[in-house]
Amino acid sequence: MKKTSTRDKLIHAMADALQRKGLHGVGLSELLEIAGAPKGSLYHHFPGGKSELAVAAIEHISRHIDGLFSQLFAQQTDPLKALHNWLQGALQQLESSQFERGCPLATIALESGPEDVEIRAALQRSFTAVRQALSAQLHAYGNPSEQADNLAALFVALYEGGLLQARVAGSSEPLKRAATALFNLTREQFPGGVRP
Amino acid sequence: MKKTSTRDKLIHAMADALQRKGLHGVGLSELLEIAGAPKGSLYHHFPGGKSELAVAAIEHISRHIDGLFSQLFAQQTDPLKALHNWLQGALQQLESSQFERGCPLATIALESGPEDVEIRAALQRSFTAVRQALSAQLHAYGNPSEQADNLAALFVALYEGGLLQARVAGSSEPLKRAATALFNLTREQFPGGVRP
DNA sequence: GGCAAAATAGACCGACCGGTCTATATATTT
DNA sequence: AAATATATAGACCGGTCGGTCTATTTTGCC
Repeated sequence: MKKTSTRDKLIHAMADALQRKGLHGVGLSELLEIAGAPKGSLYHHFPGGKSELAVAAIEHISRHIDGLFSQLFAQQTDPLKALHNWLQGALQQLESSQFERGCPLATIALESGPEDVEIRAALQRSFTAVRQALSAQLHAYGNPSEQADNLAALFVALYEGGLLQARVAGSSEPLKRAATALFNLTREQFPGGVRP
Repeated sequence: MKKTSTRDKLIHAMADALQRKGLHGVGLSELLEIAGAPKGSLYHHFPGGKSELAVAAIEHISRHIDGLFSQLFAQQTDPLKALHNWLQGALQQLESSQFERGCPLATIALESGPEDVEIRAALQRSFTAVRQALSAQLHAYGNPSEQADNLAALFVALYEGGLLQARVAGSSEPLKRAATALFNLTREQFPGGVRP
């Protein structure tokens, strides 16, 4: 049953490391140990080394988020409720990891400099895709597209900023409070009047 | 006129580095070069080395934010407008640095692990103080304290999440959109009916 | 001036970093 | 079975990391 290729194990190890400590926080040796692979394999599958692996991990994560969204919006047509579920899931993951696993893209997003061209491009693609997916749902639900774009950016900010605060606080409270505030604001003046 | 002590130059260099690339992104040599100080001075003023300097920088930044807030709320009593000005300032700083200077605390907040006890404690203090300051202003403006706490967390999330998105996008647009969405939501149903 | 404390200066260290390279094993193809 | 890609394995390398240590200079105080 365990058909996981070495390549996938490496990507997985990198994705996990990115979520916990970011790109500069992990060494190749640690990565290889987690993946159970020798150095030769890494540079066979990713000739570009650490950063090429990081790009692959970012793209893997991005695909994962895509899948998560289509799942969430399929089982819950009201986008606000779906968004609420999304935050709930992230929060649960954060809690069950003693507040170590936040957004897998946020850390590397802040660490990366202008010289990390491909990493930044991958991040940009991923964030844009997330906002677009959210916006499309909000638009389909009746928001004018301009407003839908704005709201999408706001929800992503809530996610990123909320997780960051919760991580620092070692408590879910800040994210819960921020989410409550936003959902209270949306509740009344929204096409359809939702309450998550 | 240049009375800046070596200690302060080190703190400054670290604060700048934290804002641009985070803790793991800078080496001591780089720090020392920027500060124009030799290694001996660093370990004289900060026997705990890099991480003790990081804590000092975090506290410096925290004091700076305190000052910024009292200034903002002094020259603009409406807290929503003050908050708007705050975001404007952050955005301008980000733009004028080619999207390299975001929140000076965010990167290290995500990089730090459970082993970095003092760093995390300093971060926690700082973020809590920010939320409390915001909440106090919102409360004084007429919000029930529970709601004020929630809104404070939401605004910090907007700031952190908005700056992160803008950095990745290499454009102010995501932050502007998120802010617009939030201020539109607050505009009507708020004690006093504000429009920034 | 004389003296002690504070601060500066930088040579030096072992550990680990990311990356290269050669050798071997494992599939795949013919 | 032979030949050929593909993948695994890990020794090895120069460079840089954060940190220590000793020596020297500067400062503040009597």
